[in-house]
Amino acid sequence: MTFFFQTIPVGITKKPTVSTAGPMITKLIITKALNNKGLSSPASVAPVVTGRVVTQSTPVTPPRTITIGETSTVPQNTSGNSKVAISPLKSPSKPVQTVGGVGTSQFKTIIPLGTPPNVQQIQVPGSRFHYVRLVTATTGSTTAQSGGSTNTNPSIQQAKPVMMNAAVRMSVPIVPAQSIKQVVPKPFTSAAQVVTTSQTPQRLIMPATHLPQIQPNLTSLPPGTVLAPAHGSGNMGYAVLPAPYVTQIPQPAFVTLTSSSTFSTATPIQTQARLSLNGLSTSEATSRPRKPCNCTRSQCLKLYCDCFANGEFCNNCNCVNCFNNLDHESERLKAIKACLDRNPVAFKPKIGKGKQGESDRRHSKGCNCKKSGCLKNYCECYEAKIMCSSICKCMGCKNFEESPERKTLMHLADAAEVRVQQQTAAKTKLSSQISDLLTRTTPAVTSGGGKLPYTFVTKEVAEATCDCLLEQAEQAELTTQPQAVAERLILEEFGRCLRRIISFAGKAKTDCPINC
DNA sequence: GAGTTTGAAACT
DNA sequence: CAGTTTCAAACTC
Repeated sequence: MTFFFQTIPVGITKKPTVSTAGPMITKLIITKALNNKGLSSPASVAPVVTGRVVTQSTPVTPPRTITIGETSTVPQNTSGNSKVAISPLKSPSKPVQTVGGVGTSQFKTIIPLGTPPNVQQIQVPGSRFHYVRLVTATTGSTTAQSGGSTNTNPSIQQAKPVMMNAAVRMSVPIVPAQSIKQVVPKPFTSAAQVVTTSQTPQRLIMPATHLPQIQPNLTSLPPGTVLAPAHGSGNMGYAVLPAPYVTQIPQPAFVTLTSSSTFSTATPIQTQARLSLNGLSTSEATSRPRKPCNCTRSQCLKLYCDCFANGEFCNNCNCVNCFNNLDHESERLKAIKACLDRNPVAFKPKIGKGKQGESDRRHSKGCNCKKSGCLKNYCECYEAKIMCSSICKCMGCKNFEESPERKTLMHLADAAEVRVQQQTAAKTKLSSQISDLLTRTTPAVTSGGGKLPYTFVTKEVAEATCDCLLEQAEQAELTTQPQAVAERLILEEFGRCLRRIISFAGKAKTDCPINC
């Protein structure tokens, strides 16, 4: 199994030497039982790039750094101390890794590792994606191996599980290219600094090197694309994480991997990344950052499907007969190819940077709305919270800077947002006050006989309740409700407050079964 | 929740 | 490339 991770510092960094307008993307490829099926076409060995490997004692503690140099040593067994080393990139003993379907020198092996987990960087000139490959433990269930692989890379094929055991997790921090460059550039010497901890979790910070050339086929490669899988290679393809998700990852963020294909993550974004990695969620309870799709007829293999269009595998969706998963890899590949045939930039983000003098963000194609006035979410511009631009072909557009309708909508949206925040704050405050009383007034409660709820109506609770009522009154005023309606809303809110107080009082009674 | 509207994607 | 159909999300009731 090969996984790609990527980091995309969209909007964070501009690289003047990059010929493509897109941001730098770093991807991590994790490969089980590496063979050459996915890497069949010729390519050149890339020049050495520096890297950094980080270990950590827990997934959430700040990373400790291992500096990888060209002559780093590679411990054969890291299970005890979690040492990680990356072998010299120019190592003559390392065979060239290539990627099928791409021309010579389009993919370059940067960091072939002699011992597991093999970590390799693959540069895709011109691509915004920056690939790093991790070769995980060979398993007996790997179809590529059992099927008599034609692997010509014995040194990598011999990879043994070291980090990817059940107790070991490897987290890959996803860091903006620029951030990495700030850390990495110092010259790496032969004295690779290896920092170990008593625990095994390890993290890799992948160097994000500049990709100066353009390779059109790969720049249009959709996130989630499986790169050049060989026939019958089973799960040996490359799953590429969708860029949009990684861009949302707060820094630093980590994608945690385990050999058992169970992934523990710390953020919803990471959850999505994890799901995209193997398509096999082990935690249904985890939240997903994107709405689940509801496709019924497209098999989630057309751009109608948001998941597919965003380069993601469907997971926890409500779709019917979904083919957008690793179980239907070949169909998915065909669908991706079909989409790219129709539109080579079909998987590129629709919202990009506009021309000079225009808004920073604009729809790459422009919308084509006719009836919505571009003020409903039907409109892709409006949905993206950007104004329509000169390339839009919409009719009756009201989604422009000076549009009064747009201003009204925005004002209402802002007001609604403020109201929600205020209400939330008021309710939180009320709950907090009541909860506080639960602990402070227990003796009084226990001695108060049947007057329990009244014990809770302290000055603080009364003030919090008034806050709620005032908020309700303001809301009614903002929405220009008639007085009768406003009164009713306020009374209803008062009722809700009372119920909460009584509820907490009842809870206190329950929690205090001896005297209450 | 069912039905309608909408506009992008797909198709011809 | 334009017109039509399909599709799924947004929206309304």
